[in-house]
Amino acid sequence: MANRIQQLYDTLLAHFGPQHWWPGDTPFEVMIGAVLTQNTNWLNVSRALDNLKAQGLLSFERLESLPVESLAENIRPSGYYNQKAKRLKGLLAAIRADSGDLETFFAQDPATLRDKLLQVKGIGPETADSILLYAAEKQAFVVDAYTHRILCRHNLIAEESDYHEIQEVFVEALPAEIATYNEYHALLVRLGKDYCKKTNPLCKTCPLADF
DNA sequence: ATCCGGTTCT
DNA sequence: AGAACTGGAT
Repeated sequence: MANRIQQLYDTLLAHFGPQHWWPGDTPFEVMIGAVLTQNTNWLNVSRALDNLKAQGLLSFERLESLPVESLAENIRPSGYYNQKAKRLKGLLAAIRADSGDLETFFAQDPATLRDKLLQVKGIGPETADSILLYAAEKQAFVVDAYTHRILCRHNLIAEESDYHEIQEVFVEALPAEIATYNEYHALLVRLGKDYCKKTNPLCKTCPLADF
């Protein structure tokens, strides 16, 4: 199993090259993007982030003081904008109450940080791990729908495997390196959206055709 | 029409 | 398990 997981990584990396994740200038931007990208394609998240940037609103203080209605309007392209605006507000409030600032919040040990993130309404395991890995640069393997689908289709996991089980597969197989976790998830997303699609997957030309 | 780098509520 | 949240691209 571990060998297959490593082989999968090597094959993807050889084919696609490094993905340079996460796109974003600051940990704060990455964290906001992690919430906005829930069930939404990245292009639309970029539009939402660009709206905020264009008005200089993409900072902890500015978003905190921005009325939730204005925030919703700015992030409209990312979908679920009312819900996400509330959740972002809740996340900022939780961080402010817990630590005062983002750097202090992120300085906590990963397990504590994950628990605290999961207590915020709107942050589930995938978003928590995304924030942990890509914003706080902690060692957290991110599992998403692509990960599940790709591993299922290659008979590496059962269809009904849950988030934690799938995560364990990677944790057990891979070296404990943030850089590897970062690259691997990014590569799985790349494969998932370009080849291993939900409908009409491109199996004929898939980089994993031999795998 | 269907799909996105989900999560919460019933 | 199913519904709700939701806009934009393909």
